[in-house]
Amino acid sequence: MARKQGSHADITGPKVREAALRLFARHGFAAVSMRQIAAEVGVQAGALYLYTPDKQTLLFELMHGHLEELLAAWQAPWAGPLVQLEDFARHHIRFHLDRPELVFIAYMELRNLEPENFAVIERLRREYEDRLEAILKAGQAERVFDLPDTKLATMAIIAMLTGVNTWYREGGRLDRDAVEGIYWDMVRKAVAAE
Amino acid sequence: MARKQGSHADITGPKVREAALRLFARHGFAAVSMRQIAAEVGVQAGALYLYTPDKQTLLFELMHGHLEELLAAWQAPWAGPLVQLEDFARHHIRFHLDRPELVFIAYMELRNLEPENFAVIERLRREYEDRLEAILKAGQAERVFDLPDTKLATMAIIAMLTGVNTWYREGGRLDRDAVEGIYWDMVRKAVAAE
DNA sequence: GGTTGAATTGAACGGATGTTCAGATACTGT
DNA sequence: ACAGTATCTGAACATCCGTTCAATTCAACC
Repeated sequence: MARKQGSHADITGPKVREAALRLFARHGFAAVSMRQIAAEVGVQAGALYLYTPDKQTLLFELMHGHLEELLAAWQAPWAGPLVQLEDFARHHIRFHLDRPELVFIAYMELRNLEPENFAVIERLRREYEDRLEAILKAGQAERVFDLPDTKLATMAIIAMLTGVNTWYREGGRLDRDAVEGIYWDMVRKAVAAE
Repeated sequence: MARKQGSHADITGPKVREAALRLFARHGFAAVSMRQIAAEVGVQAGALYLYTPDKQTLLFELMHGHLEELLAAWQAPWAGPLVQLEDFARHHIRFHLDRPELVFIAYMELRNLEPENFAVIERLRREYEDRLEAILKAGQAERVFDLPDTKLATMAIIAMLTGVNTWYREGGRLDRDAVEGIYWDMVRKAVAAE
């Protein structure tokens, strides 16, 4: 036996990435075997190697693609720091709620990256943080914000916003817009000049 | 060969838990083998089973002990909500910075718990969240705080405070007291009645 | 309709996995 | 000095791991 009916690289390729995404998010990279991924795709383990050189690359490309998209999806609007911050906060929540599995993997599986892959991911994450800090610094300079430390505020805000993913469930008590609004309210107050 | 010189359960037992803690935190539960833990202890893999019935229990007991200690280590001072919240926030940061490995494991390895173990851990974590929410509700009732949603504020504050662990390094730009103060400042403003 | 190349199988590789256990040794109390 | 027991080894169990590759079959094009 060999090639299967209806087989196409255009179809199997994405299927492999989707299966890996789902399984890595649910059970963790180390706990998922290539055979499990293959079973999810409906193929034997050997066939996966037509679509990825190895398991590590499968993980790296998921994370890398996610961060590239995150960076491509937002740039600061031409406006004051307060409006920029609101745009950032709302966009962050929306973007992250739309891809819970990728977000989960990008946070949890860092230690399973080989050093050179880790460095690449870290650089991209740092780039994203720098964007927020730039807003905070600008607001600080204009006395729109009052922050003892912009770097800590950056980390605090990102942790707070990303935390939504840990509890938000579709169809719950609040919809996305409501959550967005409530979180933005807390961020606004936390950075406000009193 | 068999029993080793200087061997004692009182010594080896804790060593096993410490090795598991360190390795699980560094590489993840699924990526660590019993043989690696044994090597760290300086013993053969079989000997580990004198100290734990299996690998899963080793993980569960680390997490369970951590959460029990977290709950035992703090209770609300007899004071108003603002003082209670400050005490909570500062204690949270201190307690978590003191045990980065346990915190890391307790957050990252939830999905590697078997269902009944997971339920136990979830209940304890929920208990901790409820304590914070009780403070926020009291402050809301007294109009000391102004929050659109106490549940969301609870999650936001915990995520923000726990986030310190992801970036704080001993000997860095700021010491613990400074970090505590800066984070408390942001929390205070975020929940304040305007 | 036959040829060519893409897609896949299934077996195989060496090695690692969690766990068990009989046997051997070192410590403890007498 | 000896007995008894706590502690540990080392081998074994069945099973899984990531990865490679020759052989095979299907799909696409002429």
